[in-house]
Amino acid sequence: MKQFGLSSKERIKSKNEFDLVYSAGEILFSSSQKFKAVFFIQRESEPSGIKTAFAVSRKSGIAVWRNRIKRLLRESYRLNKKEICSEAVIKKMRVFIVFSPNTINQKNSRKILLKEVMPEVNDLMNKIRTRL
RNA sequence: GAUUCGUGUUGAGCAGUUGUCCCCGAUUAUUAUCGGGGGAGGAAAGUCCGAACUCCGCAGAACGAAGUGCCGGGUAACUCCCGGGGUGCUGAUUUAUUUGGUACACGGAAAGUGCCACAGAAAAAAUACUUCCUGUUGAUGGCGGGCUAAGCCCACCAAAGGCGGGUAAAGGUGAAAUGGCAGGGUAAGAGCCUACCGCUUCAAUAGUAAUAUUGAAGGCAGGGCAAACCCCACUUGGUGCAAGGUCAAGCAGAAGGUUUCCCGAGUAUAUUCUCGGGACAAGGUUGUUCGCCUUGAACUCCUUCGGGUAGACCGCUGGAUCCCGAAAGUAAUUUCGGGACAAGAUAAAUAACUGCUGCCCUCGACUUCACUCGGGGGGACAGAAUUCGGCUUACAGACACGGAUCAUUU
RNA sequence: GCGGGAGUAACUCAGUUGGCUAGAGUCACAGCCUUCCAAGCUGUUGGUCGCGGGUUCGAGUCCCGUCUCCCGCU
Repeated sequence: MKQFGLSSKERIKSKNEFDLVYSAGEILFSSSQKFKAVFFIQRESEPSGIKTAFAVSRKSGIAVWRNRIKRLLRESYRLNKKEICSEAVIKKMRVFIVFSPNTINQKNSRKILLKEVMPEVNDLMNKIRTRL
């Protein structure tokens, strides 16, 4: 497995898994309330690992803006996923995480940069690690 | 050279690191790794039109509904494009004229129905009303005469009003008023007559046509609204890739509905079996009806309720395709020749970051400006989802062409 | 992706076949009533009829374009 990669096997793609996360999962907010993460932990299961997805509501902006938010969220997770992945494998759990923007939308921040998104995502990942 | 408008083209480049979707190849052997190649737009947007393609329906006809609407051409087709005509607005110029720009849903109001508030005599029927002119009557008034004065009588003049006739010119209100203006004419007036302008009809000429020009005739027929109903001509069946098809996996079925009858033939026989015809019934018929089709019985048809799956593949990208050149045509466009292959995802890839160059803005330094150096900031609108042709809307900057205005030089 | 619907006062809605100054209730403000408050009564304020064009003498209404919001279809 690549150190900084994010292949299709590490992403949530089926409708069943999404239903599981949204019906049984918990919600966490970042410190500035701009982003949120919905996650669900399955203990003592094989194969272990983490699967993620990045969801943006249609109401928060136009297609170009929504695509950029998803790319920045994915980039932030991809570059920092190493520690949380290894911890999940050691504890033998399957973890599903969905990252989404919460209060942020196209009207209040038309331009957004990676250095604004990265600390927020790190904050969310650290909060999830304490729950493992 | 500057500003502004219109049309067209374009929509920063190079390098590095990390990542992702598709295809090809190799290794490995069912899980990956490595290498190579490709990976958003002029609007991909809005979904406003038109098609391809799909399934459903379909012998056909009538009715309905929707759309389009000057003429000709282009196109697979069009609420599109090109060319021409007409009307309105506007500019230039001139003796007359001629011409540029721009907008137009631009068939029909002497087939019918409806509406036209307020104001106004009247809003579509042309008549009534007022006024005007005139005949008659004449309250009353004036002047004159007669009888002695008051008063009465006679004649004449003026005249409110009444009754009858003529006329539709005038009525100033309105968005819109029954051809306009001038002259004649008349009791007053009137296309009643005449000239000019406008209108209608017919003919000739030019043009494929819309239409234009010229001539003759008619003395004028008639308001507006059809983006009100409508009439005329033309076009259109419905459905949209979440269409539709194949495979895999998976569960559980239940209730209800329906009419048969008659005639003929076949075989030894026929209420019973088979075939054909007719009647009747039920169902289907994707706008409605006629008609058409299926069935005459049920594990199989129809209706209602309930249960399961939501994975893979095809459709899927080579096409009314794009580029270059030549020819035809005023043009839209077409034909011929040569060349190219250019995303195909599905919780949805096409990216993120850094550096340099180039463009624009701003601040600072020698400092009056320019040049130069350094710091900071900006770089639009916007993201394929079956595919094409248009339309509409959004858009920083750059380039080319054309028009207008201003300044300078020759 | 495809197909439908809506937009009128701060809020909830009317507005007929195009016609006179676009109405009703709630809210707000002022006055009356009450010792005071509430309730009640009277009056007032508040509108780019989402936006831009067109047809018409005249448009909230008819037509075209556009913006925003809502709903349905596996």
